[in-house]
Amino acid sequence: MELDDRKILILNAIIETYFETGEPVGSRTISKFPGVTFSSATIRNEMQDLEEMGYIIQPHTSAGRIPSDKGYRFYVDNMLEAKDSEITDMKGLLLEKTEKLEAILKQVVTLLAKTTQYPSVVSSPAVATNRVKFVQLSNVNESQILCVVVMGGNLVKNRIIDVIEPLSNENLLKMNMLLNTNLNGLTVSDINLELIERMRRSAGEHEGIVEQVLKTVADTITEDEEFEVYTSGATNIFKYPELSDNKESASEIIETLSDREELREFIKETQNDEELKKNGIRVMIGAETPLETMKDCSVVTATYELSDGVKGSIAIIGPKRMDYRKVVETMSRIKNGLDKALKKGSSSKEE
Amino acid sequence: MELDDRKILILNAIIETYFETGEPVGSRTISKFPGVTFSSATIRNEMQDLEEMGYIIQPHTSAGRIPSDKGYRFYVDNMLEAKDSEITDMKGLLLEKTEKLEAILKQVVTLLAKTTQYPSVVSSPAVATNRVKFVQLSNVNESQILCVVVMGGNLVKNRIIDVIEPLSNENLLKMNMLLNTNLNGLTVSDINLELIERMRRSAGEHEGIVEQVLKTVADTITEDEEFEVYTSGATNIFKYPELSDNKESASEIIETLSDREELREFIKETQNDEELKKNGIRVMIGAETPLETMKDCSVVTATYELSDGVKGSIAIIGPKRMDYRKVVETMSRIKNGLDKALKKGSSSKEE
DNA sequence: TGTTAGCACTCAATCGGTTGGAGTGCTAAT
DNA sequence: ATTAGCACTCCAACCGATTGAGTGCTAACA
Repeated sequence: MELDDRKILILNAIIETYFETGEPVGSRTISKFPGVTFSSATIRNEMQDLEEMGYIIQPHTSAGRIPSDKGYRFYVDNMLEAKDSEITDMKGLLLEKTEKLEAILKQVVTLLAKTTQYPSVVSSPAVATNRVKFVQLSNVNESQILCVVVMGGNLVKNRIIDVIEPLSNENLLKMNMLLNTNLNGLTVSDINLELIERMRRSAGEHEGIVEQVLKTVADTITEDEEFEVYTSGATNIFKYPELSDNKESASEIIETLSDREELREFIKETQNDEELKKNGIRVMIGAETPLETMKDCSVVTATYELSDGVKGSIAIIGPKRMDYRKVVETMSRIKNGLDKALKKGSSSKEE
Repeated sequence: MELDDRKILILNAIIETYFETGEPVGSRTISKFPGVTFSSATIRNEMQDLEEMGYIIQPHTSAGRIPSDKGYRFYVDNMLEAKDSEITDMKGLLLEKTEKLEAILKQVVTLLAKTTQYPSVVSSPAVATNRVKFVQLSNVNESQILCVVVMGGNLVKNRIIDVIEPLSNENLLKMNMLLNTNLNGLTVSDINLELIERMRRSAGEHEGIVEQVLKTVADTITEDEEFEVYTSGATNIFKYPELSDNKESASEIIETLSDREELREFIKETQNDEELKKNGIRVMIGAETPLETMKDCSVVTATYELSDGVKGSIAIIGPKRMDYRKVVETMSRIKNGLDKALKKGSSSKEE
């Protein structure tokens, strides 16, 4: 059987009504929907067909219908672009100044959560493909050396090295030269033991210290390779009874949203997706979600880009009956704002 | 009326039983308590007295009794030290290496939450009284200068300054000298406009740039003046029905626990407390808590110290029927570990 | 005089039965 | 093909009875 226009109209009515109420939708309710001219009995017949075809579900006999994952999927794929989106102005997104990446992302995730009223997640770019821009060692005092690394996107990493014997200023200068000449423009994955060994040899004397320092520099660059994640608005799930009535699952969702490790996994899994690559935005419904915890949720993800093709992720998590239109719009607006702000920010390297 | 030994025994029995069950405690239950030789009728009479005196509460007629805030307070003040605490070894707390403060604190807060099974909060020291240890400017490229500041406790701050015209290496060197000479050892609150103006004058030429850089350095030092807070284990509240059965309040608590601003307020308010200053640990019960959100919780706070008297806070939040003994023990152990680790870490300055 | 056994009383929680209403599926008429 | 009408189903809410934990009081006792 095929979905004719009337079935689509009814399916649409069911889904949109369910978005508002969160309750199963009955045939009488649909019959009052604008654009519906036929009676509730006809609707009931059609609903039986829709249920057979798997687009809607009846929680129990004599209850109304709710959309199935397949129904949501159809809605997102076919019905979403129908209405033309009135582009509301993205006020309050002021990413003007070249700020530190961290600050920007924190701002973005808060903004996203406030705007959509759903829990939001933003990740910094995966540093594995990010490039070293600048390295600097400095003597803090006789026993401590400060090591600072600036990466693409003005991501700054630092570490303090405890050394046994002090390093003279000339040697420090030499080391800095050496480091910048050898490491500049490399990605995290380019840095390996072989390279370090080569640098150590070309540094010559001061074996012990040089080795320790070099190792720490390499370590500093490769640390946090796994990118950072920021979240905001986790408690928004309490606005949706279907996610928070069950204490068990509510706790699990919040737990997941505050577990950086898990979120990283999650972002990694979503990042390599063809649909995402094509449109820049991807909607996942229920079981399509990579995390077991979120089987009753929908997730919308997008990626943003630094100038050098390094990608970070934005995601919002919500109930299946989320306002997909608004979310996708907000998301794409933020994605664009972010793309622009960051390209500008880190472009100084390329120019 | 005074609390005689028998009343204290009964009060203790009520409180400890309530800790386990979370349910009102009846006279028959108490009569089976080890050490109780008298009958339930006697206990009932005593309980009437205890209720009149305000130590226990009857939620409704024909229900058992639960401790009041006053009862908890009495318990914490008078009954806690009675038993000698078997000192369990604080395994897993490896603060050996001089790591970055941030990493240590994140580790500590996770450990605390895992050990106690209560939501935990740890704050970095208030930087307002923290001292500048080292300042360093470096040229990243023609248009960007990296500014790094190391504070006491090896807290590292950094910022990237966008400049219009490049700053020559000699001038950069001069600036670094100037900065370190003038700022070293100062606290955040020591840094004011007057000082900056004096430095600008002694720098001489390059008016525009110098001013911009100086301002940014000052800004970098004073940023995050409000200290940072880390949390872990917020979802532990779901283990205690009295805190999580009501969705409203559960949401509020978790909200508070992820709202850095609010937590900062909270920590500030708890930090200047005489009892805390005396013992290093303070227990707040119900309404004694500074935050409205936590009126049904108890909070245990402690402060740890850097070598220079700079203080940070540790706190755990839980139900009133929390295992005070265990919490206070764990807390004091972590506090000591932290004190030791951090004093060692930042002592290099004093030595 | 302090303690205790016994008893009547209270009240929240729970259980089973009833009811109401929303909603369906089917059938017969249009 | 559509629709009105009706019997049927099932959940949710309501209600009253019952249960049981727990109290307060009184009278008896050591």
